[in-house]
Amino acid sequence: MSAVKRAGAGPVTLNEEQVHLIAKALADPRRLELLRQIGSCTKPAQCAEIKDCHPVSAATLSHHMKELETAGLVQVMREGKFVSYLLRRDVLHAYMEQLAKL
Amino acid sequence: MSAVKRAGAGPVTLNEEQVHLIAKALADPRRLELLRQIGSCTKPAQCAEIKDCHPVSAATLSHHMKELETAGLVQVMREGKFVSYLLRRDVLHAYMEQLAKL
DNA sequence: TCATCAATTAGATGCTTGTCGAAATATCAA
DNA sequence: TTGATATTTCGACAAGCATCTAATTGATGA
Repeated sequence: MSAVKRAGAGPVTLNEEQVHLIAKALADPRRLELLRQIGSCTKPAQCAEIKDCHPVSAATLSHHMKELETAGLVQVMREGKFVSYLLRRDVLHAYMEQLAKL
Repeated sequence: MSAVKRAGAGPVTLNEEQVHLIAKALADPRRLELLRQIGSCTKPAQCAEIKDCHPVSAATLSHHMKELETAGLVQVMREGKFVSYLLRRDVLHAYMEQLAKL
């Protein structure tokens, strides 16, 4: 599950731990690429589709997606045996606001 | 030295490597704290002064400051045996713009 | 010059993490 | 039910990193 409350439930506020999780998630180049790909779709990005674009094993991809989900940066949508992801721009913007406070 | 061109030389543009260095620099809680402290001063923050606020050895502090400098997030000012730091908000904002593109 | 103080570097240690293959789980279709 | 496919979990390994102490460099003042 995500460290941030669900989407569509008002303005997002991040505590220290969430800020840390997000910063860590963004610090890996592969995950940043994954976020870019997910963010480039208006539709949810399908897992298998994502997998085809990145030279990593399914296990590694699953690990990264879990990190992104835990950080709250993606919303996970499960349909049967398929999984899709949606970028949570509200969380991303909440993180940017934290940086802007510096 | 910094991975980003010097301050005051026009708008900052970040390449992939710089984005990665900044993200990594922000991913450590101690460094985020350091940035907060440095950013809270309008005057350059003195190294010894910073050191008094954080329970780490001088060696560890030096290591972190080097990471921040390499990422381009702080400008280093040396005067004799003393060192001071200044937050580079232009670089920070350039990073936020990268995130906003997602 | 010499002693002192600020900061950096070197080297070591333990923890975290990105990665994989293999095994497990879950869903769907025949 | 059986087999195939999608995703996750497990266990292991190597690389990276935060931290320390000790040694070093560099500047200042007596």
